[in-house]
Amino acid sequence: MTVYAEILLPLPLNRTFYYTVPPDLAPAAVVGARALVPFHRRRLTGIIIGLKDEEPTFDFDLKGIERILDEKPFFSVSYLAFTKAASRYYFSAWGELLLSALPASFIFESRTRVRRTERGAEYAASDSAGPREKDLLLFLGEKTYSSTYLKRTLKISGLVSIINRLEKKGCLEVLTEVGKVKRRRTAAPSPSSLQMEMDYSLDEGLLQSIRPIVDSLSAGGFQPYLLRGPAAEREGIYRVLIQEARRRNKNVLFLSPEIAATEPWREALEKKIGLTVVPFHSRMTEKERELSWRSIRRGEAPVVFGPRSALFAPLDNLGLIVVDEEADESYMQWENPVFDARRGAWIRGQVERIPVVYGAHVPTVETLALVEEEGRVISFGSGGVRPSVQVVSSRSRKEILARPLITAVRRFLEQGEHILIFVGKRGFASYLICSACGFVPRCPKCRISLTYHKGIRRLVCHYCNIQQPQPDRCPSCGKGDLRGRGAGTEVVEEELKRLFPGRTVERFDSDTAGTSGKQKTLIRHFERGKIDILVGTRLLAHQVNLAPVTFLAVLNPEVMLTLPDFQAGQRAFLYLSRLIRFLDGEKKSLYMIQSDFPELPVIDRFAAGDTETYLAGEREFRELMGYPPSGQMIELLLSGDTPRSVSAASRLVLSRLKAETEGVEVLGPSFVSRARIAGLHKVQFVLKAPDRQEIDTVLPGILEGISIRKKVIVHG
DNA sequence: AGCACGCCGACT
DNA sequence: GTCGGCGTGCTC
Repeated sequence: MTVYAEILLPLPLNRTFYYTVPPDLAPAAVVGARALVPFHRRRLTGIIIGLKDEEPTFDFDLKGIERILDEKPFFSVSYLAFTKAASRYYFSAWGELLLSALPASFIFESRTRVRRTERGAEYAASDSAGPREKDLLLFLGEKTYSSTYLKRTLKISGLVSIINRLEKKGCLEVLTEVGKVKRRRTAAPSPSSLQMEMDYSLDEGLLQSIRPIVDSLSAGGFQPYLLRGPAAEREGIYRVLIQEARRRNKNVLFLSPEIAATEPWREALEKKIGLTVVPFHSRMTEKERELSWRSIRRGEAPVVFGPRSALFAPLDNLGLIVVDEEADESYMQWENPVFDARRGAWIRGQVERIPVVYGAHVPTVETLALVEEEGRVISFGSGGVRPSVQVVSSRSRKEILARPLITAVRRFLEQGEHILIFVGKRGFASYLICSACGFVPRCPKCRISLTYHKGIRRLVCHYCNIQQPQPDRCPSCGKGDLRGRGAGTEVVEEELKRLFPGRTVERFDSDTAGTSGKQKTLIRHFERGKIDILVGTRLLAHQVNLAPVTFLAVLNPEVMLTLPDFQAGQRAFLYLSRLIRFLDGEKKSLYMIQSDFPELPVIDRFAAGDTETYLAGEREFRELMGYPPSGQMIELLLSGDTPRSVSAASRLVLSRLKAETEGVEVLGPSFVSRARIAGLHKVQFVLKAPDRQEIDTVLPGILEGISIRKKVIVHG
């Protein structure tokens, strides 16, 4: 009896393929196993997701599986279900998502390799060879290269047809061989060793408040929780929860934003509760990744620890997922496959029917709303010792640094203290601001700040593409003119050097701290007191291992609000909150904010330590505009290397959107100005709908057959 | 995603 | 006349 296998392949296609299972492979062919299959003119690693006795009805003969790569299922049924649900949620191809989570060494593919023959060498020396043929043949020399490598490196147009022609003439040999896929390594980790204070003493009250989570561990079933409170208490709770899960013989997946921060945690957990904690992140070497995968697959990992990529750790028998520092933006993966590990953890928890615990001192409104609706929010801690926060106005002043700020800097320097100054450097977007009243032009429809396009001298909305000519006078007060604003680190550095001659002022930004070596040096110098004032950007804000200071200042954080993004306000508030940890809680510390708009809710409420009012305001804004969590918002990006291909695809998408988008508001297309990769043309649509259902019914059809590069960013 | 097939402009 | 550009379509 012949058996037929349904196989998922690593292709951007929302479909599967069928193969026959040769009798000798039948025992090994199980759901979840990897299979090497012939596909068109190549060979690919796929995953068996179904087996049938009946032949699927096709009017062509099926090909047979060539090899089964695993004796036991490589993926469990629940892992398959989870990745399928995640791919549906993020509109990505299941096969592509599933196989991209896998270490490259587990994937086999055939590759075409090109080699020059003797005749090819002679031909290259002769006059009859064309210039491009010569280039290719000379480049090849005696070595063999893959055709994709040649395409990337040589940049000869029509390379494929040249190869074909030379092959026919007998000048080249084209070979195919099956081998492991080599994947490009991601950037080196930014190393830092966070010395985390682990306070394991949980008081009775705290134990009582997490009782529901412990009950959920026993009862099973999906149940989301949000722990709102200081890090020290959260850590204690996690430790208890991990132990409770282990007592029930369940495994734990623990997500934490920074790779650098995970290592000390891992060590502490291993030491203090005697558990094997397996690290899992994308910056491990291929070998390490492979080892982690194998040990997790063998069930040797009771706790897996890592950043967003650890969401896809192949753990079985899961009992609990923890997402710490829930508000951290690094949970979002912006490149394909686009996903948000926070939401991914939610989906995995639903599939596995287990509790998911989010933790944050200041949560995102998205998670807060979701958990309030379907789970439980547990708040604790008084908010900890808060430094005194002082806001100084810099409105309508020409000086880069406000007087009271300079005075404070001087005072702390005289006390022998070392100072951190954070610059909300612009450079994400160009924007205009009124020099007199501080008015920032916003889109009347989307309420996000308009982006200034210098070339056309127009203000453009990044979401809906509404355009306005650059006004001569401020439309709000009629007096001032609109100009760009926002001093960068360099300007601030210069100013400080001028004001405080004899003091050491250093800059920590992508220029001076571009490599981890440079970062380490700067940090070491600061720690050793060799730097009096360190001026940094968000790059510094993300460093976790600075010894606490007694004074820090943030310059004009309102520039963050000019980002053309509905999350700009939240991001600014979270940024300000994050910096608190640089301050010494033991001593009398000062946190100073210089702003043109001290009255802005984000700044004003932060200074007052009034997170609740800020969160309420943020939710009100989201609700008013239909942004998440009050509505669904999806960004659809199309990119290609010619303007023509992009505009053709964009027209097609637009006509489809117009034809069948009941209940979905469509904004755009607008051009993506900050196309990071040079020479790439990008267009963006924004889709808004009250809930996912509308979008789910419409979007797959719209994306069908769009052959250029596309990216779907699902918010909320 | 690859990779081949197939149809129109500038050149050995 | 061919070469070689890239649109279009298919892969079990």
